[in-house]
Amino acid sequence: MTMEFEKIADILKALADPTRLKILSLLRIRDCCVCELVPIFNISQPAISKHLSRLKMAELVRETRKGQWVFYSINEKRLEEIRYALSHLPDLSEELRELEQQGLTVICE
Amino acid sequence: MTMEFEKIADILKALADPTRLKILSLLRIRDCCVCELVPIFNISQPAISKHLSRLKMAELVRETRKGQWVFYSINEKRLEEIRYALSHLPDLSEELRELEQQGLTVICE
DNA sequence: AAACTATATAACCATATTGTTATTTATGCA
DNA sequence: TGCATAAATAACAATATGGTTATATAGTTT
Repeated sequence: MTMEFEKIADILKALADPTRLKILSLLRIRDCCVCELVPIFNISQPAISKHLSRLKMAELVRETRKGQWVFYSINEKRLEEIRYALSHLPDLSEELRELEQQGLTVICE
Repeated sequence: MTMEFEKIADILKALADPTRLKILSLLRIRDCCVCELVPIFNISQPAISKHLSRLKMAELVRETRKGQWVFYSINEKRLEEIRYALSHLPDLSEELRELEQQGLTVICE
C-alpha cells in the first residue's frame, strides 16, 4: 500500500522536469505520437523520445504503436498514486523513538 | 492560481530525493533540529544541512532558531499546493490547436 | 575571553541529467 | 526490392546533483 521512499523519489524525478510536465499536460487533452510532440517543443526528436522513455519507465505514460506511429497516453492512475504517496509518506515514528532511547533528543525552552 | 511548469518542476526536484522525503516524513511527526536528523541518516551533517537548505528554497520547510539549535518545520501548505498543481497542470489546448492549423496533426485508422 | 556545540558554507569529486548529432530499427508504400 | 517516414539508440558534452572533508559562523557556557 504505502510506497517506499526510493520508489516515490524515482517517480517524482520522472515528473520533475518542465518538458515532461508539459508532455503530460498535452496527453491529458488527447493521446499524441512523437512526431506531434516534436514541433511543440524547441528540442530534437531524440530528446522528446528520451523524455517519453523516462515517463514510461515511471509508468506515467503508456505507448501503443499504430502503423508507423507510436502513440503515448497518460496513466492518470499513476499520477493519483503519487499524489496519494505525498499525503501518506512511510511512517518514521520508530526512528524518532530510537533517537529518544539513545538520549539524542533535543528539548529546549 | 495555476503554477508555471518551471515552478512546479523546481518544487518536484526538491521533493525527488529519498533523504529529503524522509526528512519531510519526520517533520510531519514533530519539528526537528539538524543534530537530531544527522544520527537518523548515514550521511554527514553538511549533507543534511544542504538537503534542508534545498527544502527551504522550495518553501517546503521553514526554519526557526532556538538558542544554538535551528529547528525545521514542515510547510504542509506547500505540499498541498504541489498535489493540487499535479491535478491542475497549465492548459496547453492552444498548442494542440496550432498544431492542427499547421496541418501537423496525425490521424490514423 | 576562551572553549565548546550547532549549523552553514567552501572546495572538491563522482555520477546523473538533459541536450546534441549520427545512426539504427521499424513500418508503409511505389 | 528499395525508398520514405517515424521513433529509438549510441556516443558525446555541459551542467546539475549529492556526497565528502575542511573551515567559518553563531550562540552557549565557564
